[in-house]
Amino acid sequence: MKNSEKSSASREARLSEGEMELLRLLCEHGPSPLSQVHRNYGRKIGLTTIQTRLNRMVGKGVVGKSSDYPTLYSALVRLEDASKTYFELIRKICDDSIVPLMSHLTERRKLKPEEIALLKDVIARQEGPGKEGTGKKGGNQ
Amino acid sequence: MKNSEKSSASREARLSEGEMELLRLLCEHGPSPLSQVHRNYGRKIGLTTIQTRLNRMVGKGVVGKSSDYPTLYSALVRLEDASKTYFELIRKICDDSIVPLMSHLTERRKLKPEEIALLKDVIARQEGPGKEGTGKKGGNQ
DNA sequence: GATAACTTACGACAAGTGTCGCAATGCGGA
DNA sequence: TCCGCATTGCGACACTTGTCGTAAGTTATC
Repeated sequence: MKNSEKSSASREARLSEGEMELLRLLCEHGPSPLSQVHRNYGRKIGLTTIQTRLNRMVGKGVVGKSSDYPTLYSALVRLEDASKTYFELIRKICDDSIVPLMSHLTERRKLKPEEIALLKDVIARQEGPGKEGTGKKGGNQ
Repeated sequence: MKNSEKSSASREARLSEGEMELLRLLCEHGPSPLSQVHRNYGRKIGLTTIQTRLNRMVGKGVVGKSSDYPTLYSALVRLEDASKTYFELIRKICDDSIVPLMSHLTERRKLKPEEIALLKDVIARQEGPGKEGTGKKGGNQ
């Protein structure tokens, strides 16, 4: 078999954009029946479209489905982990410089306190190796 | 015609990962004949594969081809602009929080001075609206 | 002018995704 | 029990992308 066993864990194959959307929904709302995922989905789209995507994700091992009657679909990987492949892609596209990306993401936008805090923490960690900011990397203040 | 006229400018359609790679090559080395793009390409790949990608990009209006004999392909959009669609994608995936992305991109990595500078500038601009750091926004490379 | 070598054009094929339609199944209420 | 609506399972179809093979075209050379 060519690549059937990749249906166990999550492998590091990148999920498509649409799949990421569904994964997010599943992560946010917890295990949900198809109808709910469909309802939670922003844009207008066919129920079977969602279903097909979800089932393909089950095949990839990133989503699980219960055996209850209104089947419950649930995320098997964290959104964060699934995002990593995209972060890597970005890293490649940016040629390892966060400048263009950061510029884009922080322009015309008010950052949340915890985002500013993270930025400061990153700087502290980068400038003073050994005496890093809060020691922890995100939730300070 | 459904969407043929998108071959004029660049539209904001996202280029594929492989196309981004070629665009980068074209941006870095300037107008180049197919053979050179092929040579500059990192991995081993068929010449016609590059050609096909390039021609598809011409169709999308992001790459131009000269009428010289060894045709010269050239980037018609800046790598930076083409990257924006990916930045937006990331923004969506991160649900508008730069935390996970930043954490991922700065972990286990020594940032370059200009990256640190940018970070500081961002903080300054965010905390003191009106008296922003260098005034410039980090002219990417 | 005939050739070999380099270039380009075309078309093919497979995999992955987005999008559904339709038929089969399951369940609660009349 | 039977019906109708909710749920599911399957398969279809179009598009995009990655990857080539092969044929046709262009040039410099003998």
